[in-house]
Amino acid sequence: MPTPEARVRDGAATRRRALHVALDLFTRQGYGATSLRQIAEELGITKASLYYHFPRKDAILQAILQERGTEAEDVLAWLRAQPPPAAALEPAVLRWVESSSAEKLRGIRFLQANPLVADGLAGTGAERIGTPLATLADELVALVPHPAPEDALLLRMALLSINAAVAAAAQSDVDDDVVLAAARRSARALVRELLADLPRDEPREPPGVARVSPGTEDRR
Amino acid sequence: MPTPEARVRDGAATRRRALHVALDLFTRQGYGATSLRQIAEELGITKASLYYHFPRKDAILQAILQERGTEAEDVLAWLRAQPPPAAALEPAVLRWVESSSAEKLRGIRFLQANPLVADGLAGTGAERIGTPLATLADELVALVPHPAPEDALLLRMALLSINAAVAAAAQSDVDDDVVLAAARRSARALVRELLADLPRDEPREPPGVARVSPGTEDRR
DNA sequence: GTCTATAGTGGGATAGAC
DNA sequence: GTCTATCCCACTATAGAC
Repeated sequence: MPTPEARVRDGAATRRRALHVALDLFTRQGYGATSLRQIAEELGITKASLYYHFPRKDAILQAILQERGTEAEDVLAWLRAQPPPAAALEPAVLRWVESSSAEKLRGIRFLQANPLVADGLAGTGAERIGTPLATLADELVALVPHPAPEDALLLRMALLSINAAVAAAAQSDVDDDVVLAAARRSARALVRELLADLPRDEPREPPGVARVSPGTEDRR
Repeated sequence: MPTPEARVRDGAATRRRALHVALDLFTRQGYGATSLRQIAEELGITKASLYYHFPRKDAILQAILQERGTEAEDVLAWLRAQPPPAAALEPAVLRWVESSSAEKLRGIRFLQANPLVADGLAGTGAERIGTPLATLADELVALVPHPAPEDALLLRMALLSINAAVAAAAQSDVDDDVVLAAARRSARALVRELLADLPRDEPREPPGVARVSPGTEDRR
């Protein structure tokens, strides 16, 4: 669409590059610790030029967040289309975990580096990640017979297996494939742990709990 | 020790209160986003007075970090005193997870809110948390027959179960007891998942090295 | 030990020329 | 679309009185 006499500098391209560079810096240094000057420098332009593309600093953040977050809704739709509820739990959780592409891992790493920035930004697409995931968690907990608060938490942990895997892999260069594989195994193991203690909830003593420190048993 | 004519204002107490308030604010808003003015205001003193107790802002951070981090060494010592290696894995991981008190949870929440601040601070006690844990992870991986990179990651995830539980419980007020219980169950489930796939890992093929991405084998 | 006052720096943001 | 120049503000940190 650019007219023949368009400048050598391509605005749209600069904008894209800016988003890429910014996400990178935000992930490595944190949002607050990254200045516009630094982003501009990396792009080879000036701070003021950056303002042509984004009216405010957090507009960059918004633009980054706005491009993701429909996966949870997809899994929700699938889940609601399933006839029998109980057996759907593990497939649903795995479906969510599987939906993590390499591109999504970048997003997860960013969110883990900026945990507070995420929920400080209401109405900007940030809750398009959090809220649907919470809804998904809620609907999945409903599939568990007698969900104790501890069970709900364990289920959330299963859903967040990718996040846990990314966190565990931080600062020890591991391939994304390995991270995803570990996340899958974790999700499966946690769902099964969740369902295992359900039928015969507490017969007498749990069959194989290593008693490490006496007196740290809780109620449940 | 204060002389009878000591001021009504108790310096040591102010310092303690400052550390408590600071940890709180750092956790809620992040280290960078918390100003000295804000901390001082909450204490009922001025910025300048705060400088009497701490020469620089990050001295507050150091003082906070310096009070923790021997648990991993304790578990290491216990581990090395165990005669038969293989069976010690699950007890060791649980021992580490069990060592989380309510006070430690505060620390974990802080670190999760400030993931980058932690590793940006070398020589200040920050690595007294990270390094021993890494060592513990390494020694534990050695107990696994044919540790693939994916297995090592899964083991780290087991050790970090408390962190994952805290993360999953964020912004949905859950009792610390419940968080700890979920962490324990997660740790157990992950260790068992780790050991389950081992005996009959892959009957032929390289003796048990999950070939996920060729060429990412590391040294050690 | 706490105060007031201020120096110095770096950040986000705007105006207007090219 | 990118530039130079500039404004304004909040923050860290210091000096010195009480």
